[in-house]
Amino acid sequence: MDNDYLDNAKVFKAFCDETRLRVLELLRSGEKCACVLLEKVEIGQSTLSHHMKVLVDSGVILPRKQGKWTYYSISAEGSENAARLLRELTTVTIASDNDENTRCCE
Amino acid sequence: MDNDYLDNAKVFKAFCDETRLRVLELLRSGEKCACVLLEKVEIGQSTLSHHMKVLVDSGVILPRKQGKWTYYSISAEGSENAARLLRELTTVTIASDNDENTRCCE
DNA sequence: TATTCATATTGAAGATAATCGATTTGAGGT
DNA sequence: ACCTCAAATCGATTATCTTCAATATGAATA
Repeated sequence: MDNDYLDNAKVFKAFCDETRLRVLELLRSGEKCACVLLEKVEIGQSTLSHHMKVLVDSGVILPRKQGKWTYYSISAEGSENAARLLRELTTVTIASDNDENTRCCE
Repeated sequence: MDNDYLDNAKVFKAFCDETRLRVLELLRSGEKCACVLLEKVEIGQSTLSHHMKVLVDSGVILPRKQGKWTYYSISAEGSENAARLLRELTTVTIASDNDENTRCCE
C-alpha cells in the first residue's frame, strides 16, 4: 500500500535528473555500451554506474550484459508502463464541480 | 539548451515524492482546498505549501485563489504535456540493431 | 592462475530536498 | 483601523541525492 507510492516515485526518478535525461537522449538513437555513454556524458565511471542503476530500477532502461561490456537500451515496455502510470496518476475520476470535497471551511 | 534538461526534470519532480503522489491521488476525485489536503495528508502547513509549489511549478496542478482560500486541481493540459514529454524522452528514433553506436571497444 | 579491462560497489564529501516552527503576507470580517 | 485566519515565506535541521576516488567483482585472455 504505502510502498506503492515509493514504487511509483521510483519510476519517475528516471526523469528527474539532468544527467539521466542526457543518457536517455543518447539512448534514443539506439542501444549503447556503457563505455560509449561514459565518453559522451562528462561524469566519472562510478557516477554513470549509479545513474544507470537508477534508470534500470525505474524499468525504463534495459541492460544487456555481453562479456565484459554492458549495453543499455530504452525499454518499450518500461516506457509504456511509465506513461500509463503517469496517465493513471493524473486522471480525474469525478469531473463534477459541485463535488463535496471542493468546498471547505464553511 | 542545458535548461531544457532542468525544465524537463522539473515536470517529473511532481511524481518523485511520496507526499506529492498522495496529494495527487486526493485531487483525482476533484478540486480540493489546501485546508482539506492539510487534514488528509499528515504533514505541517508549511510543508504542504512547499509541495504545492513544486506541483504547481511542474504544471500538473492548477491553483485557484478565492478569498483567503486556495483550491488546487489537476490540470488536464499540464498532465497531457507531461505525458507527451515522457513519450518524447523515451521514443527511440532509430530501431536498427546494426546501429554503429551499439558496437564499442572493438 | 595471473593479468587485464569494464563495470559495480564502497565510503566520504558536498549539494539539494524535505520538514518543521515561527513569522509574514494578504484577504475578509468586526 | 484592527483582528482573524489561510497560505506563503524564512531559518534551521535532518534526510536524501549526487559525485568522486578507491577498491572489489567478474569476465575474457595469456
